[in-house]
Amino acid sequence: MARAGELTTSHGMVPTPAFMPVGSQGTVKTLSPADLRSTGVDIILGNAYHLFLRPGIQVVEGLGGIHRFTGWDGPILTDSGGYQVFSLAALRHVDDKGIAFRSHIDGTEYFLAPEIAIEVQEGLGADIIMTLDECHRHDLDEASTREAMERTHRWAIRCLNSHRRSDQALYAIVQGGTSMTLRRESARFLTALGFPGYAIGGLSIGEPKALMWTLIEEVVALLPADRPRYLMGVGAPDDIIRAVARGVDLFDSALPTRVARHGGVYTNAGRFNLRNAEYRLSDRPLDQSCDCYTCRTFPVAYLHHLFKCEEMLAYRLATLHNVRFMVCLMAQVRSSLSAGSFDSFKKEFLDRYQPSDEQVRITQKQKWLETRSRQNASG
RNA sequence: GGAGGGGUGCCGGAGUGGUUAAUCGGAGCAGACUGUAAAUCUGCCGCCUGAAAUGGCUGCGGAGGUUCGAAUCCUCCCCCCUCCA
Repeated sequence: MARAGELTTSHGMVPTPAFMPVGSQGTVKTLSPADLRSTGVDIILGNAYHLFLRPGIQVVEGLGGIHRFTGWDGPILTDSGGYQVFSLAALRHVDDKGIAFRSHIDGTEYFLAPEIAIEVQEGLGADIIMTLDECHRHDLDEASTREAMERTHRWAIRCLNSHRRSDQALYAIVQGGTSMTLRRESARFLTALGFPGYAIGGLSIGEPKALMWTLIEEVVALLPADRPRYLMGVGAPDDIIRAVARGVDLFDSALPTRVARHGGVYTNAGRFNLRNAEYRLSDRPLDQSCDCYTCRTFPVAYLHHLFKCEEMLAYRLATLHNVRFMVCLMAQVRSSLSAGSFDSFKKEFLDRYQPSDEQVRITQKQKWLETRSRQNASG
């Protein structure tokens, strides 16, 4: 099931499975393009909705396109704005023609149709662009889910028909909510249209995890083997490993960067929070096995201090680390795939990253004992 | 020496007879975040007990008093600030 591959784009090759950090507004928050380069990231994500509202497509296009504008000359994928239909639900109205939006910035009303989503994304000039889809809450009833899915399909055709730039790959997005029937139908329908790549959208938004995995398995089985499969919005390290095992090639998520800004850092031993008092005196690097600038340079106590002070450097250093962590994770995934040892890599990683309840209990007890002895020593 | 104002939990600061272990901030302690309206949001936060619920104790400068009931009313004392001498 799991597989390694390559994605060829106008701005370079991307080995897969790959993770894309999210940079909706033309920046992966807190990181410069040079910072991004230093993490080894191959491809990043931008967002048509955000850049359409601000600064406006004419601005980006006039300044030479998204690569020139943002200073990132590597591959970029832009999302169509379909996700904002879901996340900005209170501010929009959807019908067959498209989506009537109220800008979250100033309340101005805008209209986004499939053709406009393509026009916008062609103007931005990303390497991979997405069809406009309707992403909805996971617990929608079956009839409404079908309605949204069929609309997504009609919009996919319209996107395909209006897409002109041959240097951009247009990917379709499978929808169908939590219905196995609809997901299958969606995968079949879109596959028949012959897109260069396929995304699975509308998952990891609150539905049970077990269901998500089953849906992914079903959909992947129906997608063409020679096209990339992109699971949208999934980016927790353990989720990625599980999805790769089911044949997914491409991921994006705001999680690693957002979690970093909130003090959460990934390590091979799991995720921890730099703000926690237990790191106040720690002189160890954040992750012994990580070679990122943050880990090479600073003791954990300093990072803890920066977070407690809400210093901006905290957000950047943590983001730098988490992105590097994701990059390394994906590189390990790929090398284990080519070595034929992915299954054991997966098992080892998950055991380390997500210890069993028994192990968690022991760790917690140790922590408690350490805290107590520290308190006794200091007072 | 005279006149006025004030002392509330780690800090700031509400509250002027019951529904107050005490509004609200901050600090502190945890948690959540998955195609980024997010440097955001949520919970806990006197002490002891407990996983929790519960239970017990202490409590609004100090000491008395009034009252069924006091951070809130009265008396005395201590301390701080402003103005006048």
